[in-house]
Amino acid sequence: MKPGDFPILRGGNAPPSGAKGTLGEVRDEFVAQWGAIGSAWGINRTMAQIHALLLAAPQPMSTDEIMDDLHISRGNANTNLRDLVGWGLVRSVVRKGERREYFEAEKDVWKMFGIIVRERRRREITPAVEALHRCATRAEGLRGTEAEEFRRMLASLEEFLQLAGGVMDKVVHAGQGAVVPWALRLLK
Amino acid sequence: MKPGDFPILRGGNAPPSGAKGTLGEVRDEFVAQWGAIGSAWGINRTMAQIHALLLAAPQPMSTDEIMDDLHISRGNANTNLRDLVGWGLVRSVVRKGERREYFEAEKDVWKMFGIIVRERRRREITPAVEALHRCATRAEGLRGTEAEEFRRMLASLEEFLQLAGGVMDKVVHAGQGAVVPWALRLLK
DNA sequence: CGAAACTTTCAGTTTATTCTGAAACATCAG
DNA sequence: CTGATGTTTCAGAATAAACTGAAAGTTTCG
Repeated sequence: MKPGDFPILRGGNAPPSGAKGTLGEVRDEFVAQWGAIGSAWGINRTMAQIHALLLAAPQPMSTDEIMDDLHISRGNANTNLRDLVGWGLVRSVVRKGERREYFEAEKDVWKMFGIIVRERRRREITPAVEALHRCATRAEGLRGTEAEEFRRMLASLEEFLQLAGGVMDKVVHAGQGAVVPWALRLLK
Repeated sequence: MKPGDFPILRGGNAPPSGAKGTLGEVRDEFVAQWGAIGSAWGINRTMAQIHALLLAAPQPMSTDEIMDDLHISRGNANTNLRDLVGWGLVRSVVRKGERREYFEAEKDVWKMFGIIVRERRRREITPAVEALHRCATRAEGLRGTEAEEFRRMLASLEEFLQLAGGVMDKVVHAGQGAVVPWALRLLK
């Protein structure tokens, strides 16, 4: 992002960052920041902004409210909402007597990061381990010092990723109660 | 990637994936796969391919060798090599009596992932914690149930990220010897 | 059925990222 | 200094990712 460009904010530019603000202003700030953070995490900015908006919203919001708040098109809002629902970070809720869909974010932080960790495991670790394993299989019969060294490298990459994947699984399945004490112990 | 395009491979297309291959072929396969994996990790493909090439290479390689192997331009090779050196994943070495620079990858897997974890911490966790903290500060004085709920959410996001960052630090600094036993204990 | 309310899709556009290739720059040997 | 060798930079081209807006699709209700 070039200097001079700013994330979209409802109602104009950000106030000086030390200042206090109204609840609405701080929410907007949060939405903008979370959008930027999302980019760094490899999540597209709009998706992260919608997520932030719903995290900060006191009640579920409709597609149109989200469109208005973020100044995005219907198609964009729809696609990203579907993706968020697909990930499990957002649920759709129906109010009785209304046809319109409303959306609310999963607000339990632990569950939320659990979902993100699971997704990352699925996208980053699993395919890597599989690819390495295929290479290792194909390298099995090769002779010579060089080949052995190469195989050793493949094996240690795979081993590391297996370990990392295992830890991620555990974090996802064990939940807050089990992992926090472990983490604190590690940090002590 | 459109159908019909394939990741660049020295000497032609990939053989059927179950087959064994010569050392050269398997190395090429590894380079192509690691490039794809890099994309999933948010690293650009060329950078990941160069890294893989150097990981798999028995000796340091020059810029020209890398260009030829991957069919990429000098500018591209140079930029990505600089970035890899900047991260610490690759070192440049000079052979005595030669002016040309050669490059070799850090081959200790533990160090390598340590570098990646540190970088991710720096890019993904630190700015997020800072942004959340700024929001929390600005929300400090706000009254009302809604505001309290919002503050609680900010606080729990921040707390979680602090914890994650701490674990990442520990993993980076403690090294293999200290972390593996902990990880295994967690998994048991 | 038919119109209203709402959602989904997608071709075309915009924006962001990555790559090329050639020129500028640096260093060394003679 | 001068030519040879090697490295860096960067404007413009190519590619990839995200977004728009309008049309098509779906559901509900009178």
